[in-house]
Amino acid sequence: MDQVTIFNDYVRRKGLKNTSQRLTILEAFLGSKLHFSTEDLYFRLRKDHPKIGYATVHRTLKLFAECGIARELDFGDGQTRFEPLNADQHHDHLVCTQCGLIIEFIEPQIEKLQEQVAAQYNFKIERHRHELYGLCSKCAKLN
Amino acid sequence: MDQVTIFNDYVRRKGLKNTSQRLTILEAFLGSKLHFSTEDLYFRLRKDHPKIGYATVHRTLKLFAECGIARELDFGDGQTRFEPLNADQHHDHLVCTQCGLIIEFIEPQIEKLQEQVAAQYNFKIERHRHELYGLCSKCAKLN
DNA sequence: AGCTTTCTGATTGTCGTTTTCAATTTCTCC
DNA sequence: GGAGAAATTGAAAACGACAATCAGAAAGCT
Repeated sequence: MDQVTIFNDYVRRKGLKNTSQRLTILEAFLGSKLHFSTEDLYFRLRKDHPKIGYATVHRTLKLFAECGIARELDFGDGQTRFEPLNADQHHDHLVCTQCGLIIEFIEPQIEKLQEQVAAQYNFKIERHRHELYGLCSKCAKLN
Repeated sequence: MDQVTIFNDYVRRKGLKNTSQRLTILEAFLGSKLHFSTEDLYFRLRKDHPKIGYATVHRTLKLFAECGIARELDFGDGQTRFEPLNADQHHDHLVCTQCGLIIEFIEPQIEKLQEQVAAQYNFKIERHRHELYGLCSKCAKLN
């Protein structure tokens, strides 16, 4: 099931409405580079859709996160970022503290070990956050 | 080398000054339960030291983090928390999204796998964040 | 179409954090 | 022991991202 369908189902199920703004934002969102902030998307939309307000972009992105087609990311820089979420395997992030580069990584063994840790404490994992901060290869060379 | 020494060395090296406030805050910090916010510590200090301001507590905690005797924690609830950091083995956290319980866990294998992931990308890890959010055993039962 | 409900967008409010700045304290060097 | 330079303090104000507000607009059921 693709992301548009998921969103439409969610809207219907919750008794929400389909608006042109939501459609516009959804398209921009899906065609988006990863890891953008509300502000990023707002300014990008502004070119072609100057009437769409910041609050609407913000609320719509929250809606995407709610229905599961977006993930909220917090890299500790005071800005919430979003990324489109598909059914692919779960990934986490490497974040370069110098140039801001973000690399995605997949490591199923870590996921498995997490489960084991949680089981030790009878803890039921809902979600997790795993980020490695440091220098990417380029920035490491320059130092 | 203990935390007081580390702090004193840092102060000397940076040309900072030793003030009674910093000493007071350092003592309270070291004798503190884990995972407290600036506000927590500020109100605790207030009883015996009503003259110490919020800004000073805040700046001093940042200073502790800078010199390595504290770690800043962000569990995504809008409050920065701090914990004393000693030379013990590195730990990460399980966070109950219902009751707020925080459990520390140590898993050297995860740490090792992280290193391997970073190596794949020629990435130099400075620090990382790894948190598992969900329900603790108590809250899981109640649901 | 009519009517109810939701949505929009400009603005304002919120809240933790950070900065400001004048007064105070520390610490080095006579 | 001070005198002077530099750092620190604390109250208050500024900041910034996010969230709430509200009147007017739009959606969509009947």
